[in-house]
Amino acid sequence: MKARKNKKHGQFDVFDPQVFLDTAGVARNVAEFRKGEAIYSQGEAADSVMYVQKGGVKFSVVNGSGKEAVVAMFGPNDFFGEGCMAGQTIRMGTATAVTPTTLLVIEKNELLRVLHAQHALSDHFIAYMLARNIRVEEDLIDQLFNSSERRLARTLLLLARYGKQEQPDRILPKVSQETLASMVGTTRSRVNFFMNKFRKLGFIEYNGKIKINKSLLSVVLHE
Amino acid sequence: MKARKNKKHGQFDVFDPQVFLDTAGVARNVAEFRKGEAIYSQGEAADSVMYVQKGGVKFSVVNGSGKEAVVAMFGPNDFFGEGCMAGQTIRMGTATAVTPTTLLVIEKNELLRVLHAQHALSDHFIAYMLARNIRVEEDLIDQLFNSSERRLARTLLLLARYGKQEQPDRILPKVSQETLASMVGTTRSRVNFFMNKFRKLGFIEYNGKIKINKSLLSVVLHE
DNA sequence: TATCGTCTGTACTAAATTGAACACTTTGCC
DNA sequence: GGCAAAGTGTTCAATTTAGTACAGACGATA
Repeated sequence: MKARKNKKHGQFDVFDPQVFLDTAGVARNVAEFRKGEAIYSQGEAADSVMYVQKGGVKFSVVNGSGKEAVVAMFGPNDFFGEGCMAGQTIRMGTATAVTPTTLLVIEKNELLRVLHAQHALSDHFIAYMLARNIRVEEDLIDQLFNSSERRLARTLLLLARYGKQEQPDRILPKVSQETLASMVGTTRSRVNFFMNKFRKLGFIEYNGKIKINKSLLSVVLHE
Repeated sequence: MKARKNKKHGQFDVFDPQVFLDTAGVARNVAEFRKGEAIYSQGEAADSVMYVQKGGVKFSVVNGSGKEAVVAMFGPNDFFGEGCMAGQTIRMGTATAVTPTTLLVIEKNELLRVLHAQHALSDHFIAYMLARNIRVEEDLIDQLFNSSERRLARTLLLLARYGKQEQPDRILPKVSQETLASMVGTTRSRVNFFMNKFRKLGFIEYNGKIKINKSLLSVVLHE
């Protein structure tokens, strides 16, 4: 069995999917989704937790007025839908595959059981929850402090995580301005305005694919 | 030992402080703080997790421009400062006692060790992290969807948790408009404007102590 | 090729918000 | 009491944002 904690840093390991996959006794169903396909919908019964093996998922919420907000995006090695573990009986939002996606679907009760039996998995799950907490809190801080211009810049930088990872000029997955608006928490016309501004300033390029210059765009966050 | 999961709901127990306190072998330091006293400050080394026994704590972040945002408030049975468990080596914000407060200070490595030895504690910690995630995500959704007027109404309703709990008319802990502004993510002049509006409409009363009418104020959130 | 649906560029008005100023009130403290 | 600090009520111009509208570009498909 792998070490349960990282001796060097004295913290939980970064989650290693292999540890999870190799854990004996986890009844797991692999599910595949096409691009744009719904994984689950807001209001449905919630009794399973998802683990992303491949692909990308957006998690969005619709309010009473029909407005949509994208609250989070998930990629490989992320858990989502774990609210049911804390007693949520229905899904609080809708999860949609943004690219062809492979998920592990784990029954709530199954996960409860395995978390007790498998220390390594338990550690990894805790580590994941801690990391996610930090991330969501950062998103909240971003909203509290920053203008929509800055929030858009930050969203673009974070989205780069799902695109080609190599160069300083990163390519983003295909996202419409409408979707960007719902991630940033503003309107499409604002997004369009700033996208063109960023382009004029040379921070981004786009025709169909969005390409960002990481270091230039970062300037927006710190000025 | 207490059951590790709630048989009725099939979910983690709501955290029971006694289970935690009675857990053998947790080296714990009890620390007391006066109202207004700093518990830790943004940028300090982070190597312990706090558990609130009594009192109230605000967690705030200061950005480059010196603007402050209150990101979260904690009360009895809450953990905070757990970012260090996920590898954060410094505090990302400042924790301040808002009332006389008693904390359990738990060394990071100690908590790591005990989480492995004590299933019940591990469960409770996971349950807490799940619940907190939900809460922060709700705050984020609130920011994405709602106007500052609604966010103020929601903040007042949530603050009622820390005041006298009985009547439909709840009394809030003493909070300045300045602090409210940094919780809501707006300016004091806006807060003042809406506080007076709410008062004229009979949703709240205040001279020094703020008293809210829960059901009337809720209307703001749903109209 | 024609047509539909989606996405983008752009413009404009109304509304919300910021940021700063200033006088007044309350509170704690010497 | 009297002072200083903190908090509140109010105003106002400048800025940012929402919301809507419309025309053109693009892609998929019949």
